[in-house]
Amino acid sequence: MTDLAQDMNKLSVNGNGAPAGQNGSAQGNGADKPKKSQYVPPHLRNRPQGQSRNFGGNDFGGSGGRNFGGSRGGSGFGGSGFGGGSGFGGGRRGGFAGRDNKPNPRSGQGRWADGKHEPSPRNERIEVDLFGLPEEGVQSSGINFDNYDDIPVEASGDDVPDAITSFTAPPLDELMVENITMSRFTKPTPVQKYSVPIVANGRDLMACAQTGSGKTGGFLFPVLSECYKNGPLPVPETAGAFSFNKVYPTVLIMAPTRELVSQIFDEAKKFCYRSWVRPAVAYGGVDIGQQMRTLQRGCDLLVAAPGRLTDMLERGRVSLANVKYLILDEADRMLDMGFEPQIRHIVQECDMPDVQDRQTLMFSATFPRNIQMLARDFLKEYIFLSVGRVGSTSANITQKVLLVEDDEKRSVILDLLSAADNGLTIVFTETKRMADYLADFLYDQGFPATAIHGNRTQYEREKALAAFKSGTAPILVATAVAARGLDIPNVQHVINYDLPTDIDDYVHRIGRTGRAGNVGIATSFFNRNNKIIVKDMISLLTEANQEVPDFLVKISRESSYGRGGGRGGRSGGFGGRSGATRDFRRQGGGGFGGSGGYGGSSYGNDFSNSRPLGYSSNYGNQNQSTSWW
DNA sequence: AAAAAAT
Repeated sequence: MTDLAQDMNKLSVNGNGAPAGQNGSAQGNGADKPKKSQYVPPHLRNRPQGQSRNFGGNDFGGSGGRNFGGSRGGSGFGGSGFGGGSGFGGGRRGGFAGRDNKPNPRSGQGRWADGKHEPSPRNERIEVDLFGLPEEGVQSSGINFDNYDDIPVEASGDDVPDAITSFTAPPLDELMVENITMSRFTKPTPVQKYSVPIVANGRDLMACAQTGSGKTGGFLFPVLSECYKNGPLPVPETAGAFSFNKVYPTVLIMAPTRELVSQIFDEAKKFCYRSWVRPAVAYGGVDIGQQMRTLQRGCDLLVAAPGRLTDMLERGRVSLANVKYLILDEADRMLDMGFEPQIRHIVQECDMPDVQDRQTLMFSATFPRNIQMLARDFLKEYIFLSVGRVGSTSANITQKVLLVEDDEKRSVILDLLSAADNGLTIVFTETKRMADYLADFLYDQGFPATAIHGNRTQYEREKALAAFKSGTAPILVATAVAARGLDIPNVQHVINYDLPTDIDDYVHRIGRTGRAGNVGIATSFFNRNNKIIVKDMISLLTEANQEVPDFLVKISRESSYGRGGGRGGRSGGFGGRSGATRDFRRQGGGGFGGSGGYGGSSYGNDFSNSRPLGYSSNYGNQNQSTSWW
């Protein structure tokens, strides 16, 4: 509230004080709302003529001679927030593409004009920025493709389209294939093999897949590809004359953490290269005014954290009326974090097109009941895709578990760090306080460590991550904020200084290493305080062909949580350990999987194989997370 | 119990 007021205040003050010459565009607009007519977009204020990006005062005036509201529906949209009625090409965003009415090679931004896609020419400097130097030849994604052929995939639903086996046009758009090639992705991962034809056929998708399975490409490739073929929607007529500071993304991607959002945005930038699609990002912790101004320079694909997006929707700066593709990444995590009301609000109560009038893709590591409900409400006749786990079963992570009492942890970690060669190491703690403490402690002991957790400012978080990635601080002490989704190549060692209480978190954490075909080590400090996951640890280590230390077995026998048979009932699934990842729709009334291991009871609904069901006592082995707190 | 996310 106050922030909004401040922002408005700032705008009007600056607007009044702006030099008249930069103001022309808005004048013609101001008949009924004089205050707004004096508004000058902040990025045009005090900008000397001819300064960077050839966006001097004249450009905007040129495009703005016409009214903003009227001509949008027609030819005007032109891949931008404003029409091309003035012959300005891409309008405001296209403004960067130059005044000669052609995509400017310097911007790397193409446009959509006269119903056709006009990719910009290539630009070597931008390509180095986006894709790295060709000779580096490094997989930016950290995916080892050869490992992927072994990963089981299961697709179900009506009329599942045939999987693709290579990146070709068609079904992909040619520009997309070029961008994929430049990113040095050579062949599709299992998720991508299915997601490409699924999206191309206009279908919805529910995918159970982890980060590291190539799922970011799994939605970016086909969705952007379709955008390149079909172009933008015209801004709705109902938009109103003063919505010129509103953006109308075609693609909306939501993810749970700021870092993940930012990471997806970085990927999106690569694959939007040369196209009409302008990627944009929205997340908290940074100045919202600045972020909204950036949005206005182009926002066809918006990657957003739910909180900041809600904020912008409330301020009327983002409209979802043109969303053709909605993507929810790490949906289970978002729900765990309590985002469900916000997500439902965004999807169901704002101006987003109805389920039938958009395509929706949901990605989730697990498929518990709340996600099933979300899928039921957000998706239409979807294809269900279950992709086996990459990290845990992958032989390239060596998992070690040490018996370390709490007061020995500091000394043991010093030993570990001294012994290891100096690859990147992530150390996980359970609390933010411990993360800070440990980072300081290690630093004092001569180990260049930094910390990342939710109490640090966004700036500090980004700096810490950058210092870690660059090797300036090769030890990163992290809380759960970094456990999932973050894609950091070349992490050699993950240390669970504190083990998590949830085995899924463990799997995610160790999945930070062993990527890109490298071997990784995961070392975990275990003591009796971690009894809670001892059984899951044992089955996971066994399944991954890792050594199971005797003390684990011993301690597991000590504990009796009434969890008799372990988790055997989970047998059938892909990545089954971590909760259901099966298409529950295929099963008859009694649910599925239940026959195998849950003691033969029947369940009265279709959601029996999901996790947070609130089972009472006798199903405790399935739902440990609710029983003892 | 902790963490994350809008402020």
